[in-house]
Amino acid sequence: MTLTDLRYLVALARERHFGHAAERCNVSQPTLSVAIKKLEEELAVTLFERSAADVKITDIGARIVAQAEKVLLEAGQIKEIATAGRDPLSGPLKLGVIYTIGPYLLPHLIPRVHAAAPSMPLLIQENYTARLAEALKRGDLDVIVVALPFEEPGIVTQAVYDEPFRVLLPAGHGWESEERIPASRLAEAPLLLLGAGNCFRDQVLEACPLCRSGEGLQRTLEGSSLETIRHMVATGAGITVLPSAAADPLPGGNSLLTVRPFTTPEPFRRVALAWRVTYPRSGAIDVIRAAILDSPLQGVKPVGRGSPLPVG
Amino acid sequence: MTLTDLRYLVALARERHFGHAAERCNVSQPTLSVAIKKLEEELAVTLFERSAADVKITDIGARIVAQAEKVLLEAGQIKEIATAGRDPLSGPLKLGVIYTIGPYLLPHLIPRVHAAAPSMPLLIQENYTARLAEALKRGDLDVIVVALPFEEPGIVTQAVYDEPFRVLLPAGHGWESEERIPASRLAEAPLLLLGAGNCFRDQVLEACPLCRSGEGLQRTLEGSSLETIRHMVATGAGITVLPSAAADPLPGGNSLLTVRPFTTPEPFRRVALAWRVTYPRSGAIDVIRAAILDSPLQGVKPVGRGSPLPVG
DNA sequence: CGATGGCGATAGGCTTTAACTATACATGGG
DNA sequence: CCCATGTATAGTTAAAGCCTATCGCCATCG
Repeated sequence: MTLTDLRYLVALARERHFGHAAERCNVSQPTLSVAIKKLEEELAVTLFERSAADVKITDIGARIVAQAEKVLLEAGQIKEIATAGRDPLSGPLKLGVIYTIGPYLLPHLIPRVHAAAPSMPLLIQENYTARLAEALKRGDLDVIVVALPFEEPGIVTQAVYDEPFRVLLPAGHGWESEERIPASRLAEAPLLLLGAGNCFRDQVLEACPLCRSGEGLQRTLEGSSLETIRHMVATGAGITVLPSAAADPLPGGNSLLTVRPFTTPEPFRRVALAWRVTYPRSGAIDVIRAAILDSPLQGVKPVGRGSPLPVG
Repeated sequence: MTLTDLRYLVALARERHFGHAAERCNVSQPTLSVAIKKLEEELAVTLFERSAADVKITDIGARIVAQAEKVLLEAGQIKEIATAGRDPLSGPLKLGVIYTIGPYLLPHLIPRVHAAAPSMPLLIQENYTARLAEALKRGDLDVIVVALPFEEPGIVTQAVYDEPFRVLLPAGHGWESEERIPASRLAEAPLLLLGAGNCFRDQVLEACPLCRSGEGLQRTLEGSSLETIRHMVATGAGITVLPSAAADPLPGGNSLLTVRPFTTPEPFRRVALAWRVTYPRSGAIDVIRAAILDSPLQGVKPVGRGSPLPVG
């Protein structure tokens, strides 16, 4: 029993004439004749009473035809679903973002994605890089926004932008007079850091080798966030380093904080999109990338696909 | 897209492993692999993300699998329906009976058929032979009970029983003294007859050539029934001829009527079943025949299939 | 009553396809 | 860097699906 057989069956039930039904199915009369006969043998029931005068459907045949119509209808739905789902911009996209990007990117990203792809709702998760990577590989996420380097088997990445780091000082801090701060001086101050698991923490420590070797005055705030640290800096608990998108918007009406760039070469992070090589909705990823680049993230510099990652 | 493809699809969605899914479908891994690939091409969507690690279903794939399961379920119903309907004794049987048999046969027939085939309800229509024949050919009826001769293209008949005719006299009628009445004498009395269309009327006239030639005193009662005529005989309006099944049960407590057989050769009618040659539920017909023969119809003689129809 | 025409069944042959085995290729892990 | 695992591809064979041609049945009509 095939779907073709069922199509022949309902055609014959409608036409009550082998020739006409065959024509409607674009096959020859013997084809339809044989198919119906085989179907009757397979089901071991007589579906039609044939006579010279006309073709009558049996009671059991009528019931089976009704069911066959249901099957064909449902089968047709498959094509419908496929057609509707063919658009990569249709259907929800599961997006992961690291904690140190989410709060600054998402408010801009979400409306832009919605404008570009109205039928692609975003299901967003913020988490550590490692957790996002797991979820991505499991299939719980489709695309993630992380900082490079990010290497995982089966995962491809695409750099989107470089984001310089800034020094955040409490107002009135001694370094306020400096136009730019050398990264090496971070070891001199009480540096407030995010907890382990945040890649941004590692990148800050990488920018300041002395801090990393434990010679600095840094203090780790487990389970905290950049926003919390910012408030702590404002109260004079220490200084910190923020990515530009988090730091640059600040001084606006906030007289308790001062932002200073680093001296060149500025430490920075390269932010990238990552997805499974096998992920089929590349169009959706393009939309995400475009929306990120369209977002007003202060201080960031777009990165072409070919740009090499300079030594951090 | 075939039902087989959908089975492969569902199996793969369950197993998330081409090899295992193929095994479950009793086919080789390449077979399933190719089938899925073709399905994806046909639908122009990616249903699964394949990687060395594992097989992940896409969102659109999951929706299509759900629909495919629905299709397979409905398709399975077809086999169920066929299996359930394979029994010829299952499902209603549309039975037609001529007016001059119905009232005497049906009260016996119905319970017997119900006992023999509880899941074969009878849908009964009483009518003239011509109307029954039409309905039978149209397919509105499946089997009819008529009197022979009955010849229609595409229709086969099977004699069931012979039923002799009786003379019905009002009590006190002069012929009461006679043991048996010769058919020729019917022309001497006011003979009450059914209207045209009733085959029984014709058969009575055939038994009495003088009546037929219009030399008798017969009176036709259009739109009437044997029961009505019987009451009229009781009131002394005339005499009539009844089939034995209608006549023989009468004298019991009815002192107003007298029944007399004819002299040999007794006029009689041969009652038969008729159905379309193409009608597939021969088992149902056998049940009807058996139930008729089991019914206590007074005076009737069962007829073997081979019995020739004697000249009426 | 035999000829005719419509219609479904059957036969024979061709093309497509669905299946198998064997093997190549890709990937993550030791 | 090679191996184990798992999927894709190639090549072959058997079956299926379809077509054309034709048969056989029945009903109608001259």
